Amino acid sequence: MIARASQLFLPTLRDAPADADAASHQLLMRGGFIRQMGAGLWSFLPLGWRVHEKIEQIIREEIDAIGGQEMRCPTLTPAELWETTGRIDVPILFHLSDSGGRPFVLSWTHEESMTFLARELQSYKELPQVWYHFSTKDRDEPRPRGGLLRLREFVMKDSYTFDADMAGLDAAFDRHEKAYTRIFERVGLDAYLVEAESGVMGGKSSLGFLAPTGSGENELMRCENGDYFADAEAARGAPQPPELPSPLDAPELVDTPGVGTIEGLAEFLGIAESATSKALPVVTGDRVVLALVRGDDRLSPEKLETFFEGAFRPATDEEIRASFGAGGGSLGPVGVGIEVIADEALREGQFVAGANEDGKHLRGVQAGRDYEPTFADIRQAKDGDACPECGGTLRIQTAIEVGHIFKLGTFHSQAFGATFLDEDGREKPLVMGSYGIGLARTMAAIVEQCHDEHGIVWPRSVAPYDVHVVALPGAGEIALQAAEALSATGLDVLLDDRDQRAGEKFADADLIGCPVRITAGKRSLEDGKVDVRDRASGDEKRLDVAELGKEA
RNA sequence: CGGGACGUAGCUCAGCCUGGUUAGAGCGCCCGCUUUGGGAGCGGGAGGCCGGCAGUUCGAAUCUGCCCGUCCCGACCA
Repeated sequence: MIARASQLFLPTLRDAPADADAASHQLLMRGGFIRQMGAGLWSFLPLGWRVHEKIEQIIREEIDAIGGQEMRCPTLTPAELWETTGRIDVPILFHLSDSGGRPFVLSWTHEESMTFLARELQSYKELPQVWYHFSTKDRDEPRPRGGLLRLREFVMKDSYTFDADMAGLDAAFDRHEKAYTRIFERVGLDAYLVEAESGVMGGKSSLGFLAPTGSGENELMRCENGDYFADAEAARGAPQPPELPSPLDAPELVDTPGVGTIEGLAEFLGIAESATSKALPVVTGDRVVLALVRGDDRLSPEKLETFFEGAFRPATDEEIRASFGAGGGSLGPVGVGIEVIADEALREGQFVAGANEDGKHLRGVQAGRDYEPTFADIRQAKDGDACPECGGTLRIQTAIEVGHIFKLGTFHSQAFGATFLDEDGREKPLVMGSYGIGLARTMAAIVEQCHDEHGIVWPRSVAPYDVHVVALPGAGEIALQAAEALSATGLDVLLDDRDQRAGEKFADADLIGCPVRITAGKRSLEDGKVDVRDRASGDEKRLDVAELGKEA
């Protein structure tokens, strides 16, 4: 197939729009792949859609390979569907109504639709089932951003598995994990499987695939030795050892007038921040609890939520006064009548803590001797922490979450009464999993990872065209011959037959990023050949048109 | 939803502080000439509800208020 640039809608830009920040946003705009319609709403232009479809086809092949059955559910759904699971109240839902005033919802995911259909499964003999579709998701995101990084409307491949028991779910989950790994390999993406938070999806277990990039909303924690990967929010890193002063036999009260921060406290006492402890009073349910982390650490809200198995909020000033008899800057664990959750980093050693008396702190406070906490890992892992696997150094990197897989269990099937009769004749709820990949996001992640100062460097598997043939003045005929020879071998060819100068055509070719560029011009014409250049390496060689077929 | 910034030609921006006839530049676009292997040159031309509404004023792109939109940073997620 040959596409002529002179007739393509391919509006390349010399400058990136001023509000484009992420590399993928800039390059996809400049290369004429996408255009914006509104916040988080983007059109895919012909080249952009070709890439999107190539990604889609790779996903399709891999999900088919694990037994997936492609189907299609609507995006527009009756509101009752969401009342069944109670997810009608999810804030990112777009609500609308038809002309008769009946309430509808734009689907932001399809557990409800798929489970609704799964009510037709009746017997264990029909299990397992793997259903998937590519469908439009609409989400009233509080903050779309970064071009394709976070959209309000996007196409997702989402699959749903239905099994008779947990063992079946485990197997389905495992197959998806492997399929996803192959998908990201095939599209040329460097992505890592990490433990993730399941968020509003609920469910028992969830893993995310993080692709390290220059721009993104997630952070990948990885060991320099390559044996540990995690979402930074959930990462288990061992902190650097604290710098502690000599221990005391008993806590010692010190005046710390006007000191309200850890930084100020460490400076006032002439000690390291790691020798202090930070007390964070929170409220979960109806009880006030004191969370305690080392002074140089930050509390991980996600980990604390996991510990509580529920949400929490910071205590108000009134609640703090009532529970501690002191203000926010001088709180500590000694002698308080409430539960103390201390981070593991505080298990050994003595730390400075608030004295629960305004303007006073205690030196030499030791867990187990001066207070009895419940220990838990509630600190945020930091760059430079020690790897929990090998003790190596952990590094944090910006990343994009391109895929997410969940073990849902029976939450949705119970809500919908989606049950089956098992071998033992008993009615049981289907055991479900769900698995999603955002196509546009994957595309953005690829660009983030595959570009240089001149433009995009598409992996072969997803490039809009396999070869970009540049016809320079006087060489139109040989360029066309080259394009036809390549096309005959089954390659997709972009033929730049526009009436433009060489420099502009080369700049566009670099920007668009097809893997191979072929130039026909006066220079090559002298010996009846064309120049073949590799986009990634820049290597160039002169070949006869007749040789092109073989090279391909 | 909290914080910050921005909105003038297709794109990048100037003008606004200190209000004053016809609102500018570069790039892009159209026509002509010249040029032709890394975004050329010359000449001519088209293109603007200065985000919207209201107010102040003899007079508003410029000052004030409200609204809308977009981007960035935080609480959320493929």
